[in-house]
Amino acid sequence: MSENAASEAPSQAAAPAESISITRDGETASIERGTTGTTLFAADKTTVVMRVDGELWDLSREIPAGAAVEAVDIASPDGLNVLRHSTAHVMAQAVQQLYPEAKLGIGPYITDGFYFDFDVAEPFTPEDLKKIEKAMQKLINQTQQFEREVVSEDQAKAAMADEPYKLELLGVASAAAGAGGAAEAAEGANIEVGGGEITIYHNVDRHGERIWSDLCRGPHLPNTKLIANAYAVMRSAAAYWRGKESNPQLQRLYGTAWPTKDDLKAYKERLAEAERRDHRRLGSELDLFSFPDELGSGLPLFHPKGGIIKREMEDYVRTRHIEAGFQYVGTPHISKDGLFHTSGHLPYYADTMFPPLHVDEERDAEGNITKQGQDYRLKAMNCPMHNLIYRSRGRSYRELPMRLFEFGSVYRYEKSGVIHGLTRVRGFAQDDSHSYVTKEQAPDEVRHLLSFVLSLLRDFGLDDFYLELSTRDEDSEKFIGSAEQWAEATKVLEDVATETGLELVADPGGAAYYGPKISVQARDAIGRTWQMSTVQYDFNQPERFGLEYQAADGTRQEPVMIHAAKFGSIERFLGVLTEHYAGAFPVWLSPVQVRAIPVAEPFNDYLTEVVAKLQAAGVRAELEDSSDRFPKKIRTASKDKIPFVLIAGGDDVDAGAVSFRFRDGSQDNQVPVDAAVARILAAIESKEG
RNA sequence: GCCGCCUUAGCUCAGUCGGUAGAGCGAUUCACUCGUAAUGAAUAGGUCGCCGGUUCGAUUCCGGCAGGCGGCUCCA
Repeated sequence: MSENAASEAPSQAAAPAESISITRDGETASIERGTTGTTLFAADKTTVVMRVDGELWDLSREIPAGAAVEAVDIASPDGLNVLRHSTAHVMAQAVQQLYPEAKLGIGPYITDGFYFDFDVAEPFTPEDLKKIEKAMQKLINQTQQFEREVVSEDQAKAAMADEPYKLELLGVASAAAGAGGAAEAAEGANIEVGGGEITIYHNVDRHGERIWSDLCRGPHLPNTKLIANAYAVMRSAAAYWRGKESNPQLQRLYGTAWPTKDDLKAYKERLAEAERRDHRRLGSELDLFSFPDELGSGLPLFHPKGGIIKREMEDYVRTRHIEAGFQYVGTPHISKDGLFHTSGHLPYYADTMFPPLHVDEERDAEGNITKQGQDYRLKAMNCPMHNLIYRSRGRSYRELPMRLFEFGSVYRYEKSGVIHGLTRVRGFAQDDSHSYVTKEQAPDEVRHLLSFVLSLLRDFGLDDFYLELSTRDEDSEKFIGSAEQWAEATKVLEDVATETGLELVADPGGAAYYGPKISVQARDAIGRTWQMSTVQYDFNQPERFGLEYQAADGTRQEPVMIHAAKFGSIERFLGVLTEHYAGAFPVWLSPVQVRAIPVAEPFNDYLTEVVAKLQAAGVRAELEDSSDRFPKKIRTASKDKIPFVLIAGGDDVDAGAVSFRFRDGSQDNQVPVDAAVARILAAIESKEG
């Protein structure tokens, strides 16, 4: 046997063979002491690591007596993570080979890939990425082994003497361990150092020489051959060291790796599909909206077609709210800034509100102020104004729950680098409501709101959800109110969220300053998740505004307010729907629902009558009477993603009928006109397809 | 806000190693056009994002700004 075999099982001494008992895939088995995973799973070429008593181990490690062992396949979630983590190591090795001065940051796996951070003098160029990818292939072709070494802290520090960031992580890890390992001291640090023992992984070439090493928790693939050539270096970007804005920026390389070339191809196709669905692209292709420079960053303009979709959404949402007991209100876009002090927003969010407009100041000829001006702010949230409506007169317990709702236009001064199409803008309409309730009514109201938002989302074709519960961070000063108040509010939300039976994910520290939050995350047609609705329990603003109601016993009590945004923002939701439907909106939302195409010009008049009939029934129908030839018109309608194309030629006219062509290319010919109209109306009414 | 890249016709993009520009689609016009994804021809359309600098000359090189893209940070 070669020296490689020895390095795979370094502790295998020349002791007499002794049998030990283990559990393999749930069944008891007997193996020789000293057996490694490499031997045990030798038959299965796609096993990359093993799970030993629930932990992932390198195959080269010896299996201890009594252990429960399972093979981890490269295509399983854990297996993919290991593959990607190991590919990250190979990439880092390639980078240091090409740029010896590059210092290593962290290099974890992420969804669908991995990244590795480097401190380099010059940012990577696209050419560099290609070079790195090539260099990786050479390393992979060497079939390098990943060799695990357990080291002491001092050994680790010595080995990483030239890697300042690794040394910092070692320092952080030992500090955290010293402090009882309480909080996660450094984001991503645990993938390098982990809890307990410190390990270094060496990449060993076929001559048994260690050619590259990195501080790493592992585990890793047995060798680089498993990376095959189903990997890619995708892009580079800057990232703050350990995720802190005050830290230096490192250059991050993103990559991906898959078990097979076909998987890599499928992944790239998925990215291409996401690009085709990009609402920014579809928005201009379908003439829905635009973002002219002259307007300002993050301020969308809705064109007539986008306007139709937006209005349909708003009309429907407004109707549903009124049916669900909400009262539609209206509030202005700006306010004296004192209001946002009262609400408590300004101290927290001044940075993300537009700067004040100073108005009403008067000066005399010498420039002395003769009348003090006032500061106004564009509103970034609607709740303070709804509070003023509540407070406009005395309220009785009989009025509660009082539900105020509006499409409130809000403006947020988002940092320039975060603005993104319709999903992150500076001006948008929130479908925002505030329910004022007694404390006792709060659980029912949250229940009401949650089922309401879920049913609304389903009406728009989203039906795959999970919930997130955002709570306060006890160590942060940001959250106001007593621990008891937070606990009570959080419990209400948590109980109701649990009742829905939906998956509930914790988001500690993610709450607003005034109270905890449930958010609804929706998965779209290609599996991406979007944060949509939020329901927030607020015991702070009622107090700050001095809100009260007179209870049955005559006493004055403070209500609780519950904030609820259904889509978050109409603009954003329109963006999400555009991507979800890839621009092929359901008929009820489609800007053009029917396009009538004559087989040739003589049938224009016949179709004009059909179109008039549809329009009279409220259908958005149009006649395609341009001078294009028939097949071109079909093609154009198809590219415009029109749900119903109605075609008429001689056969149809003779039968008093029209022929349908649907978005999927299928047809239904010679349908009598009245039946066709009824069919279209039914499709619109159903809100499907 | 930070880092990198980008900005040429309505859209997608060529191009000029510094001598003021081109294609396809779209638009317009004319002709053609009777059955399910591209009929043909012609025409119009650009201070090459904006402001400065270097230069005899800048769309091209340099700087600043604006906008966009990919990330990071942030996201009431």
